[in-house]
Amino acid sequence: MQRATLEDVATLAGVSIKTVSRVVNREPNVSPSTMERVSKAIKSLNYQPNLSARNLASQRSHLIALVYDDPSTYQMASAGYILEMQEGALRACKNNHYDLLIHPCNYRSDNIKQELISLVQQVRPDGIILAAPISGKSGVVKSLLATEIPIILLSPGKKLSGSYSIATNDLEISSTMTLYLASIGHESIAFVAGNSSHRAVSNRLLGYKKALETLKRPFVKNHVFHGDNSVGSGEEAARNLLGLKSPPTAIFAANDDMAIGVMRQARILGLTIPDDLSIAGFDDITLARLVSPTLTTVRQPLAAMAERAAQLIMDEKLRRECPELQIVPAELQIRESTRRPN
Amino acid sequence: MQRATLEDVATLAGVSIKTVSRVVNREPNVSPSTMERVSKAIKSLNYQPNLSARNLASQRSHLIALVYDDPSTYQMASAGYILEMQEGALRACKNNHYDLLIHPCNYRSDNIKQELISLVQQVRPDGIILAAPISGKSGVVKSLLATEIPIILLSPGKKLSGSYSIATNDLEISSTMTLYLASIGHESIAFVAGNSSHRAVSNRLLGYKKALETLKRPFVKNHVFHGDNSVGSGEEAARNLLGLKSPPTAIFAANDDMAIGVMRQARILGLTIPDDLSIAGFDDITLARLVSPTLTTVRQPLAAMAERAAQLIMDEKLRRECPELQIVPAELQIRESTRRPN
DNA sequence: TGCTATCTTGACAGCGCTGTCAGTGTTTTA
DNA sequence: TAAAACACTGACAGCGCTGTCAAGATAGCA
Repeated sequence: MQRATLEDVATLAGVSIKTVSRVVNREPNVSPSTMERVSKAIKSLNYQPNLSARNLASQRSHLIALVYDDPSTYQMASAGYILEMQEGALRACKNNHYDLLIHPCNYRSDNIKQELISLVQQVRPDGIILAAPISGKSGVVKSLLATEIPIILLSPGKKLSGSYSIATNDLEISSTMTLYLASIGHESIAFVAGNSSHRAVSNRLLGYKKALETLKRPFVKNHVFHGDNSVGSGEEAARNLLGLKSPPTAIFAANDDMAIGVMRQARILGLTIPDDLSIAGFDDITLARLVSPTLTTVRQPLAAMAERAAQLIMDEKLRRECPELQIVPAELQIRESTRRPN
Repeated sequence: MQRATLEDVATLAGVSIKTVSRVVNREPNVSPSTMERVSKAIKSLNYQPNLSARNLASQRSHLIALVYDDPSTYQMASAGYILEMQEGALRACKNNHYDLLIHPCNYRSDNIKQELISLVQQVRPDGIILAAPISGKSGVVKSLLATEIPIILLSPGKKLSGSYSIATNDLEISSTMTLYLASIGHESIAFVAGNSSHRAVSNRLLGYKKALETLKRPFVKNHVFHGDNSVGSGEEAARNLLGLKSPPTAIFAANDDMAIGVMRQARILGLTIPDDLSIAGFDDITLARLVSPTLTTVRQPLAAMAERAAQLIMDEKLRRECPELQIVPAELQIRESTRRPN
């Protein structure tokens, strides 16, 4: 199965290879008649451009690299978000004849910088989508920016000029969730904070605080438990919070894993959910709708965010016209684990 | 940040570009002294070969394409297997300076063939790993074989000469699981079969049957329910099987999703698991160890299989020396959902 | 009618690398 | 000691494409 080249097509159509190239790339100024002749030749030879040659000549690869923290180094339970990002990025790719390269790398590794520079220099993707929490490593982002290809940060910690950031409104939506819990009658709402190395997570605590202000309720220090994002720390949080003299009637955790920990421990303590305790999480991991009762949580539109990121890479015009920080709003997912207190 | 080329390195080291190329590619017959001189120049310029140029000249891309059924077209719950394959393939890639391209495509789509041919012709991956169930579409595999790049099938339906297949011993391990259930005292073991379009899944039914033969037990037709691999069909299976006059004491489902469906429905029917009913699944999805009780199941070493597949693509010698069908054995994961019946 | 602006096309030089082959020097073999 | 074998190195073509530029054709305008 020998592949046709531009030259084959050109010969068949009786034009120069450059003209064929024009047709293939939809460049302007090709007469309708030659256009048609060339198109026919392309079809009949089943011509497909060779990406490497095109890349070499044009300095574009039609490849996007998606970089995220390697889930294989830890538990895979909450890794559904990776598939969601992949899905969104791929959706955009398919529409534009791009392909997606995935490149998990270990967040804790010292040579991420080196690894990604190699990726850029060798493969030459047209852009990189950097997911949290790696998007928060400003050293990495900075050296990537020096390569002068578009860098799109997903849920980054901080803005870095030159890069584009796509984030959710963590703070606002956390406030909204807290207000929701208050609105259905909870007077005492506790919060399980996450590992604050991940900025987005710490914004969630700020959202909780903001809601309390809005409600003109005092911030009760021991109604906030600081966990580490794990299920285990959720369980610890539950033991702690539910052991208070006046325990809360609702617990809002900064991620679903911790919320599930809370749920598990609450049950062990003999509480029925949501009758005795309402629980809300954040992330909408796959498990959230599989546990029983299903978990009220916040859904980050990760697929949409990644799709947008890919579009930004593929479309230079779009990049010029859009702000460096774009917010794709998250949504409350009200499920069974929250309800009006008894 | 201007990238160094072979020529820059050659100039600095005072040799020809070909010699630098030799050093970069570890070709033989370079004197130790020049080798060292060149290596120094490479380091000091931080030279990284340009993949596109290399690919164009050498007809290799250092890219592997992983093709699987697009999970976004259906429920994502059982999609952890995708991450596992990715992980295995990536593990092999990282050791060999390869990169991984992911290409989910819709199993039901009519133009998979066209889509994959385009992928091959444009991107020119050095090989394709085709996961089940697409690996079972012999039309697709055949046209891919015509492209003359290595095609590695993961858990394929049938062998197709020219391609390499990496499979698990579905039939044997299913038999083993059935025998295990019998060995702990279950006299009546039902089976929930899956969608038989996926050959591997239908082998599981055969394994169940084989075990019955080994046990010299009759095959009871209405002890087999035919589901469609979904949680919902597992629930249906449970309603059906547990409604029999003499219901089974153990149910073995051809995949975990259905097993979880069975579990859910059994609980609704008031049964305690594993006291009243033992349940076993197949696949060891992430959820299997998160449900309660944790699910006894069969673990396919998907990561290892994908890793092996990637190695086969990268190493021609390995390909020549190994058989076209390789079996990586699966393992029973005995957990809480099975135990001796009351 | 002559002259400029615009459209349409092709020649050609590279993008950065590898493969081939030929040219040196250096060793081994008979 | 001559011949053959081998080790090391570089010149050069070319992978298939795009970008640049210039030429020819056509249209627009005074």
